[in-house]
Amino acid sequence: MSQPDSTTPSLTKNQLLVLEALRDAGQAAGAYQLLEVLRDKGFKAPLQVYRTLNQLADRGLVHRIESLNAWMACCDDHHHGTPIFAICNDCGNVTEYLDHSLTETITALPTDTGFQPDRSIIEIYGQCGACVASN
Amino acid sequence: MSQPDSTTPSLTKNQLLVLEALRDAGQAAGAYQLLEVLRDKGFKAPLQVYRTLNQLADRGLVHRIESLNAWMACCDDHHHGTPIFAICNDCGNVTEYLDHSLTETITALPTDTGFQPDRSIIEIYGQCGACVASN
DNA sequence: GTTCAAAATGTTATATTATTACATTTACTG
DNA sequence: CAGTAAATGTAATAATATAACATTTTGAAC
Repeated sequence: MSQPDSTTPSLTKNQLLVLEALRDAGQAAGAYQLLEVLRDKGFKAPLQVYRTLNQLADRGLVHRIESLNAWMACCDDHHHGTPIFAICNDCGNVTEYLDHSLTETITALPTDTGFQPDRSIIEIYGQCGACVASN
Repeated sequence: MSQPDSTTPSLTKNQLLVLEALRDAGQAAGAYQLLEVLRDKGFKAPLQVYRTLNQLADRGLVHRIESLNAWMACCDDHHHGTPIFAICNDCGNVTEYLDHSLTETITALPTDTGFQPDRSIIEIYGQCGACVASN
């Protein structure tokens, strides 16, 4: 089987399984949560999930949400730039945003001291539109 | 003993101990790391540290750094606004910034969907000035 | 296609971080 | 000083993540 394109080698079996499980979840999911789902597919240990999630994250296909200890499938197929997450306090729904210029502004902040930024984490908590409406 | 001012009740013994330990650390520190230091002062269990850190964080005297699972004493005595952390990949040094207008811009991002933000997490990784210089 | 190296995988054990549950004490309010 | 809320003590355990090591698969070079 050939590669999808010249820059992106195809995904391995485990990578496909984890990515599919995460997409099926439709939301942020924890590693152990994914492990439970993937036991049917032969997964047996946490490390199998963690390893694969890290591989997928390196490719930009999934993101780790630091404040939730959870992972989410990328909103499109692999973008560049820092994802920004809006997380609902009530229903837990997570929405991914991209805003290149905003990210630049943020990473510029510490450069006065010679700091050279390479990645950043932006997570916003609040109440999502649906939960605001239903309260 | 009376209160320091009308809005801020004085800190309890445990709160003072934890805050002092964290300030002495001079950097971000994990809860178990603080527990080790505080054993001399009579602390015996993780929960004593976690509880106290959360109390201090509620008052804005310490901040939790989500991506490090660590805590840091606030850069001044209790400010309003979202702290922004610059974290060095090499030496682990963490610097706190405040930028009210930037925070406003960030939290405005998801409001198009009716999302009502209440707090946000901004953590920037990179190489600090000192580590850039010494490499 | 054989060889080699890198990447991915399997598996066990263990480390690290955080919370539940419940009893007790201290501090504040009326 | 009685009542209540907050803080504390302590033990047990839950939840998250990684180390270590053996094996297999993959892809590139010859």
